[in-house]
Amino acid sequence: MTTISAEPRVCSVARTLEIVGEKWALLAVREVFLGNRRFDEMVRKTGAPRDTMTARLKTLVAAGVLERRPVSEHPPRFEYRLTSAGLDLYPVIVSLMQWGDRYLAKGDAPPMVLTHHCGHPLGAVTSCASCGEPIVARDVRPTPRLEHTRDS
Amino acid sequence: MTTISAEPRVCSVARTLEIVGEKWALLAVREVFLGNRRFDEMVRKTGAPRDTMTARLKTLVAAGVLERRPVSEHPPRFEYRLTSAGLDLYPVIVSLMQWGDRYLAKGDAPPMVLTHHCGHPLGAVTSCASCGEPIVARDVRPTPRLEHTRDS
DNA sequence: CCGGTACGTCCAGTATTCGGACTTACTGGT
DNA sequence: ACCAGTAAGTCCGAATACTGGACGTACCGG
Repeated sequence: MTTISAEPRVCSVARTLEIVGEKWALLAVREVFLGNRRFDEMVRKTGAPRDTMTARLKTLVAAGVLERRPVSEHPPRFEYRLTSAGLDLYPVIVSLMQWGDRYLAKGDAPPMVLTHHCGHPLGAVTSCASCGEPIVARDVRPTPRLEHTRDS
Repeated sequence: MTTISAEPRVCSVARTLEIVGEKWALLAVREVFLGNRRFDEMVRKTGAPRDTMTARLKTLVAAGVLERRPVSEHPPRFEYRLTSAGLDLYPVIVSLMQWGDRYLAKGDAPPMVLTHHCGHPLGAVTSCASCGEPIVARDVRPTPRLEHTRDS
């Protein structure tokens, strides 16, 4: 019996990116977080081609990140709302934004500030749920599971 | 004088995705976090086409996320290391992984467990730097800045 | 009836990605 | 000397994805 490690690595990062890693997907999600739930609004605010936005929304709905619901029958109008899975993508959006604020601010201040209900501008810290310490890459060790076993 | 809001929204999320949002980019970064700094290793472990990996590494180096450094002159060999900007992408990777573990685990346990130096498996919490509370989307309000002003 | 809005679809052109073969430069074994 | 193997890419043609713009349909308000 031989233990082999799957060669394109089996990994939750990869699986997640299959859904939200396509172009415009996370920007669509960002817009919904900002309260813009309508197709045209997302197209305008993201700059995505209408075609591509259609495709992205479809996969996001299929993946259970967004829900497409009618808001009016008679002019047929829809809105896209975050499911609970979608809401849980917030840390992803926030950490991308944080990184951009830090490293991509072109001289000036960040283009958008989020205000937390505590009254302060939002600064996000990612920390360990067990010990509460902020997470730093060097404090973490991967423990891959044995993906497959095979008789030889 | 009229205040206009930039139509494709100016946003750090968008800017960050321009760098790390292309296919395979974050998986390359993931590999480096896991300690695989060499080209062939990244190709194998991610499953990316060699061609694409070459292109990605080039943009990541150009963006200051990775640094390409020779490790041997005489068989010419290189490795890619995270810069400090690159290291700060860890929260992005971790939050993507966390989401995948939660919503994409196909019946079984997550394919890889990270162990924090406190001894526990890593569970990441994203919280507000000011008040320490875990961040929930509904507790945050966007305060867009006025991007441009224009005379009329 | 006319203009405008919302939510798409359709199309043709361009850009990216894909997988596989190939190149260059070594090392190590026999 | 010869052969196999590894590392880091490059090159190619085929497949796929993205792009911008025009178009369609359904409705509303004046």
